[in-house]
Amino acid sequence: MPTHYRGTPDERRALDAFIKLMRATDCISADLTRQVGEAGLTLGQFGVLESLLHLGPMCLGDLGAKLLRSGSNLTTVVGNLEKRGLVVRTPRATDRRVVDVDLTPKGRRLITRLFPAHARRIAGIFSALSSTEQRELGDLCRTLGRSLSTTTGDDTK
Amino acid sequence: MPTHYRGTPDERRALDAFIKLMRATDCISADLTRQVGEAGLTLGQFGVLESLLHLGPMCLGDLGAKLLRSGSNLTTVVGNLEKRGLVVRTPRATDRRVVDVDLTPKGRRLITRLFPAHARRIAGIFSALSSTEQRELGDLCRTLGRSLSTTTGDDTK
DNA sequence: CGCATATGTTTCGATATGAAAGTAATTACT
DNA sequence: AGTAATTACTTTCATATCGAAACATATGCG
Repeated sequence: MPTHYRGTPDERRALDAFIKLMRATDCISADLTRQVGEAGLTLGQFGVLESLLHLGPMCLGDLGAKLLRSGSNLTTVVGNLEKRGLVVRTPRATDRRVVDVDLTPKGRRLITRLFPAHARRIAGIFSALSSTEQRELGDLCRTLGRSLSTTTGDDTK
Repeated sequence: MPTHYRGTPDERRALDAFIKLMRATDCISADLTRQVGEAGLTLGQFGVLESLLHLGPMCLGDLGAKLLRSGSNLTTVVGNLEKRGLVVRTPRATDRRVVDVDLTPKGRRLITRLFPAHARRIAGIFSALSSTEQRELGDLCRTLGRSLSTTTGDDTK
């Protein structure tokens, strides 16, 4: 029973959808957190490594925009990855305010090894939906997200 | 451009839906975090107060099951709410391991005042979708979540 | 050049989160 | 009854997360 709130029908419907959305996301996050946790990574760390693998070296600001995380957060996460020798920070020569982050060979090996299982896992989770339903879900979420994306720096095609 | 990964079509489709789902959720969470933040609450704190308002006093374990949060988390969140005089802990007489949590009058006033705006906000966000689409989204998310819910203690009617 | 402003990162403080270990109370088993 | 197993919560520890403020570097403009 998603909600006990007596509001307008619009509110009740939206709250119902909202709660289901959040629950699904929580469940999926928990599942993936568990999976990447087996490799000693958090989801945030995994996200950084994956971005670097698929998009190439990036400064902290760009990573934050890509992952929708604050700069201070990225400092922490990248710091922890750096401590473990999975990424390196390199001050940019042409603008010394900027710090570029790149995978080390060790980091590249790790994320290259882990990502396929991650993709399979997500495919497995979403196999509860037909391919049409998956696309519908994506479309609905895109519409929802777009109605909110403010300063996201949404360079989506 | 959601993903640059070259996997099977199944994987690519699932990853695409996954990223959109996560982005939408992140955007909504950020928006609601901002809103409840104006009242000096985090989303987690708000969730606890809301559960207590709509479902009545509850022990920490039940709160955790309801909110899908770990016990250690609830200890922290309830502790912070208690410090601010919004909830009270009461060891249960019949089983002294259990600690019941309830709203104080102050906490009840606060959440009663805040919740309507919260509901309106969510309705506003979801108004980007038609009522049919909202129900579709809810259904798709429910299906997704159910395929994962493991130990959730899903007592949904 | 020199200062004001803009930009990128880090630091700091607070809260959140989960795992694992610890404590206390209850229940189960012999 | 007495010990073992279980249950409920708390504590500890590491990481994550954000926002605000501090810092450093760049850039613009007089």
